[in-house]
Amino acid sequence: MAIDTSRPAIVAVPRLELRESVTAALRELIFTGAFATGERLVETELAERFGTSRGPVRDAFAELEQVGLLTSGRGKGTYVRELTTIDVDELYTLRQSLETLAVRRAVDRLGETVVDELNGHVSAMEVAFAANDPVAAASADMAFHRTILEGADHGRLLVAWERLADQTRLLMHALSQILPEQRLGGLDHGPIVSAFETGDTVAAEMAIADHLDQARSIVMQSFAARDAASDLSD
Amino acid sequence: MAIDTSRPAIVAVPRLELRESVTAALRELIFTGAFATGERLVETELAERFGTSRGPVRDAFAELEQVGLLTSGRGKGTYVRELTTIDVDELYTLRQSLETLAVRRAVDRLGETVVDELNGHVSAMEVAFAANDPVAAASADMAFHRTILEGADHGRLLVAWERLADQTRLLMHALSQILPEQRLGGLDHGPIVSAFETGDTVAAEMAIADHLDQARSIVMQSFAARDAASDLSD
DNA sequence: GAGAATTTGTTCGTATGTATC
DNA sequence: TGATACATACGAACAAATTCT
Repeated sequence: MAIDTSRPAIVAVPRLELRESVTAALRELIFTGAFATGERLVETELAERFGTSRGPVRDAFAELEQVGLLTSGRGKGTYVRELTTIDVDELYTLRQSLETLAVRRAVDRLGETVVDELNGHVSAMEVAFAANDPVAAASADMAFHRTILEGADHGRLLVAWERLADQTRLLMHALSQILPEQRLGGLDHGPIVSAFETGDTVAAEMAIADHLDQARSIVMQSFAARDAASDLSD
Repeated sequence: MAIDTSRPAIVAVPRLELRESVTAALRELIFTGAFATGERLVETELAERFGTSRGPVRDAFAELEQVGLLTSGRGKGTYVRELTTIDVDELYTLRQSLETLAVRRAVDRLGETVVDELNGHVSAMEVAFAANDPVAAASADMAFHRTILEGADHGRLLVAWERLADQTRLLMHALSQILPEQRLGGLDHGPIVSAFETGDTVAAEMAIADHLDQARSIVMQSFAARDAASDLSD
């Protein structure tokens, strides 16, 4: 047992690679709106800001571009993605497809503890909406859906969904600036939870599909209104 | 003697980033089985092989890991992914979900020219199977499905599918070594094309779902048999 | 449209951590 | 286990390309 007990704490913590912590930091900055949509991100700037070289920043750019949070052209820089009504339609129709599959697989597998967890996220969502905290509301909302996705026990499904979840977070922030009154708060997660409680697979599939259709409709309307307004101002 | 993938139009296209051409070359080498599944890939080796520095190779590793063709651990190197029966199940169930959505959107949009294109891919597939050319058969098969996906006019759906398509190519190569007689040749694409011809959306959805279910069943059986055999030999 | 400034793409050196004998 | 070999993550400088003046 005479092994280097001088600094056990450091060894205990799993070493986080710089590229990952930079990626996580950037992701969070995007979600919280520290960067405006369409804003250009410069490697050297962020490298200095994070106290690293350009390498890890470059890696983070590449990953976040894959995820769909950033866009870049040939040597033309990297920008925070701007979402259009087409993007909104794609996001929600694809999420509908993925989450329907997730529900189908998850209903049988999940027990009461998960229903409690789902209810917890719903409560957190209501609190956040009441407090007019869109970031917290979005977090709770995504946590609700993530719980279902993780219950599906399907690695590739989860990975595919996580990319859309990240883009949804970006979307939510854009939306919070368009739609202050949070009409999304009116969306009901109840039927989904109920179907999970009774173990009714078909009802659960229909509930999640319906839920995402309503969300799509609301968000599409908001974006269409924004685009119409910006067209006028141009 | 292990060199020379530098056959393609060498300097003909100057406007391709090194990272992209390295990624494409690596992808092709994996599909054609130049690397065995589970084989370790070393940055310095491939950099020398491609005549570049380690940077672009590193970038290519990162992208192909995202795609699911490579795996890597923390400082443990990068390896060609090994597929299990669980991976096969995930691949085909998720493809079923995505391609069903694609069909739903594509049927209305696509005209006669696309039906001709689909028939062309089916013919190419039959020729390849008759010639016992699994690589060409896999190419034609994926081209068939890609045609449908592109017809869906849904960028994110296409991107998500392409990742699975790449992994399916990897799977096909592994399968060609397990199952020489190509039982997959028995799979029929006819009902899918027919439904497209008549414009029957529901029939098309059922046809593609059924098709992928059959493929999944065949491939799962093959992998289960392989695993059982390797368990005995251990 | 030419040239300067800035930013990205690429290369290579070095240190840290892993695997192996 | 201890020491060695080695691959990778990071840093820094060079080169090419784009944008702005």
